Amino acid sequence: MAATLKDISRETGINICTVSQVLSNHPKALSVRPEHRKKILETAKRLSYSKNQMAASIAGKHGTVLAFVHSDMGLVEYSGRIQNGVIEAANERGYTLIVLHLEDFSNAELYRKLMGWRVAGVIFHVADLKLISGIAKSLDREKIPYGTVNLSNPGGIGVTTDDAAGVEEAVRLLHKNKHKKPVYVAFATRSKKSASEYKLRRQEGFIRGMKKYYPDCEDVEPLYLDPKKAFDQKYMTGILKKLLEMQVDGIVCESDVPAVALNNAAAVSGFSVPQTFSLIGFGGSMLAETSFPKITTVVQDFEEMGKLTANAIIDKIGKKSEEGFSSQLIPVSILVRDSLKKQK
Amino acid sequence: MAATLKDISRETGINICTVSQVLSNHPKALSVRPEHRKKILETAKRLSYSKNQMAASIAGKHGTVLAFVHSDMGLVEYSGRIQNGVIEAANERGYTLIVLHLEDFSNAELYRKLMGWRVAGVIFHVADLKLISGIAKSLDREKIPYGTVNLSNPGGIGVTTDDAAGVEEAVRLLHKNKHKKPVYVAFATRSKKSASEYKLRRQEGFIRGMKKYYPDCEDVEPLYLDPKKAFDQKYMTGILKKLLEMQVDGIVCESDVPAVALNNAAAVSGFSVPQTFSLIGFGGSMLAETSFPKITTVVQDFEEMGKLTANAIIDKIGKKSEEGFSSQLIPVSILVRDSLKKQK
DNA sequence: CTGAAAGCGCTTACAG
DNA sequence: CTGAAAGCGCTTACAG
Repeated sequence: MAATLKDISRETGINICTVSQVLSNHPKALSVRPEHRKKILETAKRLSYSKNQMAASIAGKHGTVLAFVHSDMGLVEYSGRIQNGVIEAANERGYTLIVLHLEDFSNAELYRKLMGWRVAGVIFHVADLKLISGIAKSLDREKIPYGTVNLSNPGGIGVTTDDAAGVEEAVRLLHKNKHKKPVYVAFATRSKKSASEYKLRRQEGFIRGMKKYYPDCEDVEPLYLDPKKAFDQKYMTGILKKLLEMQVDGIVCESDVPAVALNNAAAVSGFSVPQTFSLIGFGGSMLAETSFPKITTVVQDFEEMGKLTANAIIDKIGKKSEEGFSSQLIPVSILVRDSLKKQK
Repeated sequence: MAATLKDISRETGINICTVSQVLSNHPKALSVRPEHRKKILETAKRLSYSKNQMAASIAGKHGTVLAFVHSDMGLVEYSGRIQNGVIEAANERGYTLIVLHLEDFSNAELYRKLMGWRVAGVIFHVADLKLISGIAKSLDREKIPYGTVNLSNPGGIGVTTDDAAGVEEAVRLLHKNKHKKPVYVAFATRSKKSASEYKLRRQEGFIRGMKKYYPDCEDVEPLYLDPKKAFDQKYMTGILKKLLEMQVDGIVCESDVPAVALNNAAAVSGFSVPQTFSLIGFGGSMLAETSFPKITTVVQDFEEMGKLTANAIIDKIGKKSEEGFSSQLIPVSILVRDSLKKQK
């Protein structure tokens, strides 16, 4: 059985309160007799004492668990990297992370789970604020700080990358390298309304870039791909044909997945990237790195996103005030690789 | 503030023990007066009561937290999928998962963290048993069940996929489709000793397959790739040349990453897969799916691996006996795609 | 500088 | 069928 404060108190003959204070680095412990302090520390080590975090939370009335709630979406690679950042930050600051799948619970169950662990804060990684509006209201009521990662959260903590700037920069790159006709390729969604926020952000970036660098080009509408058919040869050959008829020579993609799909389609049809057209993806995924040719992509720092969100939430714990942090945009950078045709 | 048992007891006028029993579905609660039970349940709902798991753990002397300890390795995609399986199983059986990075802690710190939460069990996702031997000994001493996922654990819980059978089946497929000269491609490691277990398993499968289907072929040595240069064109062109000199017409790869690398190398050099040679990867990753041509790969059910491991550990919790579960091999299947040349 | 006491929210024998 | 009591391992005023 694991050693307890009581054990240490008995072994050392020092009162349990003093032991508790020393072992918790309580400010009061500063005035504990040095020989006592030493004895306590030694005994704790010898018995390999580890404080029961749950007892400490109950008695101390403040928890040290953070919850990471995520739902199935996007590439597992991205969610994994975000979570890694969150874990790192949590750990550095003495918190422990529990991980929950949004899909596994009803709203009420999730809330109960969260409260059951008396979580100090919650990091949500979901596609849409609507998915968490119910739970968010409850958390607000209980004054439990929460935030969204890779999704903005007006009035609260929401950390995203500056996707619009990334896509704008992609357009700039095409312009700088003398491309005549850029087009934006995105996955279709059922309706404009159901498009994820990041899709909107990125498309907006394209429009901004076009206004700036291609003011004469009136057609900035995205070309939409059926996400189900992105790796269907016949379908993609048709798409490619359309693109070439439009005399497109530079393609900016909403994410790396359509970029890879277009790259493959070009290979199938005997075209070559970047000779036929340049290709720029978004995300900095493995996919873009292992394609041939290697795909130029807008790199997002997912780990950093996770860290910033977790840290912002931890900063807020225990503070009454609302200010200090609102939403945050992390800069992105373009990793230029072979799929961009360079010209001067 | 969250409602407590005391609150419900006060509101209903029923003793706190009865309330506790009813709300915990204790067998004793079966004999509680129906109207009392109803009143308790209603009040709990009205106050949106959620039991404080930490208090319950302390008082009840059995924890409900499971730890998933993983270290950086392989594709994030794989770890993520394994973790998803673990979470699903944990959740189904009423456990909560905390996630820890092996790298973030010294052995002593990790142990203290685990004990601090009085974990009921631990799932390790690491490359080598050596990495956890110290901590494993401590867990054994405390009778805390643990297991490894995607790594065998002689004498304990260890769930892996049947990689050898998968590779053997790949060789069978090549044979069935009239390939003359198969070769096995793997990433080099510093030494044979430092090779991860799964590498050994897969290589063994290749040798088995060759003995069975190509008994006349004496050369079954793997061709080793420098993992750092797998996407370096010049290097890979050299590798390809070597392969073609050997008259290779079927390549089985240790994982999807070298498979994609070879696929790209072929494209660079103007060869075509599967005309020049067939290519079979391992892992069933996104990478294999989004390549052109789509790569045939041995599919592993990572979610299932995570689930089985977690369930085996949960089964063991609270039981003294050691039997019931040792190691387990999950079958794999081959997903035949375009990179395999078919002949009859 | 240190100790005795109360309390956090729960569960588990035990007595009626 | 139900209640009074003790206890889990800790922390936090409070009194000396």
